[in-house]
Amino acid sequence: MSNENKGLLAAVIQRGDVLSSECPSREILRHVTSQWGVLVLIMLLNGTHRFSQLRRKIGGVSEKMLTQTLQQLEMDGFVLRVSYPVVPPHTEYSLTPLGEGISRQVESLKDWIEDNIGQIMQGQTLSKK
Amino acid sequence: MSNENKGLLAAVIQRGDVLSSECPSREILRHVTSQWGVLVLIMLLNGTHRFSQLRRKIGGVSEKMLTQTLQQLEMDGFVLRVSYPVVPPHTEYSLTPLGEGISRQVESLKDWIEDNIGQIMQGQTLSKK
DNA sequence: CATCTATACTTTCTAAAAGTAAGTACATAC
DNA sequence: GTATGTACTTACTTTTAGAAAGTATAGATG
Repeated sequence: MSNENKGLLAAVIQRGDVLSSECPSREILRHVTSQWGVLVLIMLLNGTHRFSQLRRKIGGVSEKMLTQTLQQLEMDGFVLRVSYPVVPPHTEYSLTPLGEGISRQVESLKDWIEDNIGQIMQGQTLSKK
Repeated sequence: MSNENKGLLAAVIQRGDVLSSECPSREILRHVTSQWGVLVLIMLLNGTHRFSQLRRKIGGVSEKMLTQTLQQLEMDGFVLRVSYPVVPPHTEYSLTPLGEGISRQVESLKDWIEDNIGQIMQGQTLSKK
């Protein structure tokens, strides 16, 4: 789809349907539920962060993946990036109003898992083959 | 970690922390937010489904990925699999009580996206390089 | 004065995961 | 007897993720 048509489509679509592989909502869902996307959104609910702060707080994320995830979320309009042209570089990331909305949904999923992790682990099949 | 220790750990853990890469809740989060895991959980909220029903309703999923996703969710204790030994094969998938709980969280994230997809698309950066 | 650290990335290379297509073992319908 | 439907598995290819090193520059440390 061309970008012009994408813009027109945005104004016309009333509601998404993630079960349809062509619906743009499917792609958004994939971005926000991506391994690192979820954690970035949750972290940014605690306020503005610099790149290296996010990297330190999100255990196990590589610089490449953090960059890629932030760029994706910025393009989707969920994250705001403000860069100060100084040396050493200084860049700040925060949530847009839309980003705050979606992050609250992600947070409540996260909270449910953290609250129930004990019960979940007791029900897990303890085998890997 | 051995499976014995995993069992012991499950009884002891009070609350998870997804920001820690060693916490088991991180793995659970990855499973339920996986590309097809999200959609399977949402579909099963509408009731028991057979394998091929899920495959037809979830646009774009391959048989291999659906199998893999269902096995994962079954091992995590979110999905119940009942297989009837007939020809042609007949297998039914449904949510466990725990699976219903997590699926409701996932559903509310999905609903938020579907409700706001118009606004999201208007805010998206229309460029890919 | 040379080395080290810190910043926010990008690039290259390898490993893991996902996607595609075909195979399996029947039974029923045409 | 050919095609279709069921619930998978297996082999192969492509895409994505991860690990490690490179970049440019300033300030601190020895």
